[in-house]
Amino acid sequence: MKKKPAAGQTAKPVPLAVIKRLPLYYARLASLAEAGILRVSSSHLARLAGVTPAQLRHDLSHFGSFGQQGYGYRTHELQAAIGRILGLDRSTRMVLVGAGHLGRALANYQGFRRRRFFLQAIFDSDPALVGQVVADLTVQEASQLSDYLGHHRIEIGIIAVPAEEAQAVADRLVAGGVKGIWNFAHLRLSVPDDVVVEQVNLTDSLLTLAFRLEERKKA
Amino acid sequence: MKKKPAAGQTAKPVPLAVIKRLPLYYARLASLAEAGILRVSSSHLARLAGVTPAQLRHDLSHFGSFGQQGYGYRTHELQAAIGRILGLDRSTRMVLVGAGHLGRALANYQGFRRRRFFLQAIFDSDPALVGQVVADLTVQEASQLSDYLGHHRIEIGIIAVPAEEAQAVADRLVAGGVKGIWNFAHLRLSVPDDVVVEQVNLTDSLLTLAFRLEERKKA
DNA sequence: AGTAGTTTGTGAAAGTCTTCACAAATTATT
DNA sequence: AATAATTTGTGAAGACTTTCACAAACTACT
Repeated sequence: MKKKPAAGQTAKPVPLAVIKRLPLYYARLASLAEAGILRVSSSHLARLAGVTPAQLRHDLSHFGSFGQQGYGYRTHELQAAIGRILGLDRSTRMVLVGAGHLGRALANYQGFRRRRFFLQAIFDSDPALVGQVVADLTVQEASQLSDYLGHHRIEIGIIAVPAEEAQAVADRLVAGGVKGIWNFAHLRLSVPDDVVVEQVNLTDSLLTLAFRLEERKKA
Repeated sequence: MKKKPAAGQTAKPVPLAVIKRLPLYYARLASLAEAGILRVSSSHLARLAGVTPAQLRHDLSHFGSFGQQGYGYRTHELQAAIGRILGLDRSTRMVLVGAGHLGRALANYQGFRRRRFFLQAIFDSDPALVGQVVADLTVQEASQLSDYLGHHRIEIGIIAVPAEEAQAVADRLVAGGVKGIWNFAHLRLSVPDDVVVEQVNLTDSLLTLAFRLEERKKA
């Protein structure tokens, strides 16, 4: 039994499929805004994002009304609204565990900072990596993770360690009060209900591509 | 009204959602096989993969019958079968375009080789990177990509360049006969119908995590 | 050899997501 | 000021995905 929330606040369960498309819309709106385009219709934006106009409008309807009949959406306004929905109007602090090739690539990616995601510290258990400077941060000994989390409030922990170590790292992140985990290790983490895990799996993605390639070849 | 294809060959359209789960099953079966476990039931494997037993059985039913009533599946047999479905029984050759942080991380990832995906060459347009050795390969000047593809048969091209250059790279890959593109650039590529694009977007993934974090906080 | 206990494969039911289609609201034009 | 042309937001229809439930087929035990 769902009801409209009282004022402004969204409280109904938004389908995950919808959420996954919001960043896409956000990115396209940013490009449009940058190009000085002030208004955009659902069909225009939908074409850029590769979805149908109806889907775009339906997706947005989960969060309220942002457009005007006969006119469309004000580019900047809609971008800001989606930004607020995604929580991009606040800063988010992150730590990275694992300074291997992938971890270093993530640390050096500049796109996060632009969206107000700030990497605060990097940890690794490999003595050869501890002490190295990666993206302006000195890699710290992994055993200091819990201590660090005790003194700093961190919202997101990034796990870029081998699968065998991942669960132990996740446990320490959770114990340290981290509520979101971005997991690049190839296993399903078990965490308490109030912790959100976003799983990224590059191998699965590549295997999916391989299958579609095979399928296409036969057809 | 659907019909079984004549012999062995699968010709019905398998839902993308099913395909995305196959690598997950494959990985779990590999672990089981490594642990010396010879038989596994749908409920056992489903628990490991985080899906329901019914879904697992339904997914497999798209490709044929692999188990035995009252017994379950032979671990190794099912793993091999899924491997064949995914095309892992053949080698796949890849080239990487973009030797930045992400590109180098991908090149150094050892998991691909184990699945018979072989990186054959790396290209970049940055003179500072050309000539460097990454994962036993010398980074080549990007302008040589077309020439290289003319002399080597490559199935998959990996795009790890900035968004502005991605479409041009994709065009050259397609012209060179590449049929699958693994795209890490933040835009939707336009390619001919017979080319498959697998899109990976780390920023979108992080923003999705951010939203779920916000949502959880309010609930 | 017979019986009890498992477990698959599958059609049908339930649930979720996407597309359709149109009233209502607004802009643009005459 | 009135009319034509847009375009949103949304309930309902349609498509797709997941779960249920059970007959059929096999294993394992007596």
